Amino acid sequence: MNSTMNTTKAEETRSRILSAALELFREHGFEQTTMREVAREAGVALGSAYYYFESKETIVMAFYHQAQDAMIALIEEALPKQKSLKARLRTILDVKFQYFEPNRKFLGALLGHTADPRNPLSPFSKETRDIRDKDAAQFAKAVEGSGAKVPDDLKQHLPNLLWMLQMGLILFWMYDRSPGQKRTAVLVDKSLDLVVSLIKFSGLPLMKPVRRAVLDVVRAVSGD
Amino acid sequence: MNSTMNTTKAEETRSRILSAALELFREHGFEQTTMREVAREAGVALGSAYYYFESKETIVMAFYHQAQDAMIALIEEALPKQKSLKARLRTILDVKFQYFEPNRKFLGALLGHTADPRNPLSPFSKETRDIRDKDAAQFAKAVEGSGAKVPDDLKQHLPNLLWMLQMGLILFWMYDRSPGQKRTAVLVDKSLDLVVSLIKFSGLPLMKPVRRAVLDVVRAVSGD
DNA sequence: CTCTGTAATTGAACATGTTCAACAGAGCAT
DNA sequence: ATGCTCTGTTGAACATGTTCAATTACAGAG
Repeated sequence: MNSTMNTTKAEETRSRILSAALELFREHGFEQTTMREVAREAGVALGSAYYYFESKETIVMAFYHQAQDAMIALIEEALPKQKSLKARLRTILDVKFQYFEPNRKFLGALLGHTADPRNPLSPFSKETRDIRDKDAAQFAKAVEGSGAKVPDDLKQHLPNLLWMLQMGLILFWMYDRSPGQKRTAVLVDKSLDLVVSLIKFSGLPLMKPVRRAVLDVVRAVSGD
Repeated sequence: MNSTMNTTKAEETRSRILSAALELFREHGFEQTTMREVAREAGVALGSAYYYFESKETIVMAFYHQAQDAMIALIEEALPKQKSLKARLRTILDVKFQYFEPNRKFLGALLGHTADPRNPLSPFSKETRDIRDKDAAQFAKAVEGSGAKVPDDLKQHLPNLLWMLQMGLILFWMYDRSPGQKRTAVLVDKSLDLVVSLIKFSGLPLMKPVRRAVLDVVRAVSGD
């Protein structure tokens, strides 16, 4: 055990497989990349890849965890610089889009299964619950630190609603073929305007019945 | 060519393969069913299944077309009996849930790929555009025939918005594990209340800025 | 140093969606 | 009848995610 070597041989092998896989995923996409290629590129036998990663999807999962840690750090650094709710929310989204940009091609593999909560890669699966919760917490923080006045009953659900909006926007971005994903940029801007507008109006007394109807739906979705 | 036989031999073979596949899909689900089983059950060789259907997914597509024709007929029959917007919308949803009920198990295959518009089975793919448009038309009809007063600018987008809501509800129903899908029933009810409520309030002069913000988002999504 | 058990590693084997070259049969022209 | 073409049919072969029994490497016990 060399004291300068803080990674065991096994960890080094695992990391080599992960790197090879992510590089191939980025280059050729998830579906196009075969586990045999990954193994070959990593300089190991096919079986070794499966010794370290339960499945091809598990590798994507490892990337996702890695990515979230990195993005949370970036967000925590950038968030305090912004004061308004809109700017703070945009900060979070900007970090994500920027981080995901080089991975667009293979991130589709993750997002393609979005709708099936049984698929481990789905943002709604139990396997991704941890990621989901940490993500929503970022939005809670973004709202906290802004001057926005949010009605109490709404406040409880707002982070999850914003997380949902984020998923929609990322999905849109993913398949946005316009140059530089210009359409996504427009949509993000309009969406944030809408969010701010809705929050502002949600406090109006006249809006009571609508607020109630919205919250009824939210509660029905999240299970009473 | 016997005149009493309005199906050629080929059509009969194709139909036998489709029936066998759908039965197996219903019984064991989409993923669990192998093309070899389908071929065996239909009494043909593996290759024949691929002669008639480009892929396993194509078979699901055939089912979807069949299903839509049947459901449109059911809706056209039931719709005139209802007057209020809520009741008319619920009629459409009820028909769908009832029709899909025996197919819950394998419909997941369709819905699991919902989010990927490149997947032919996605409700957002170009392959399903026809189905999507016909579906939205049903919602347009449901709104038309009700007494609901819809602002002009909103009216244009309402069918698509309702179609979207429907997709969300079907998705929820799909993975709703509560007995008798009770949670979905509650969600449908609350959602329809919300829709009616939103339409009512959308006409208020005070709501002008919100309406504008919503429509901006809708336009950004559908591409200006 | 030798032995022994655990961790790593290997590649053959398997399951299954898909492809394809070959073959069969039916209708039709010569 | 013979040959030709088009449709339909076949099953072997292929690609690839995954499994697994066998093998090797190695760290620690004696």
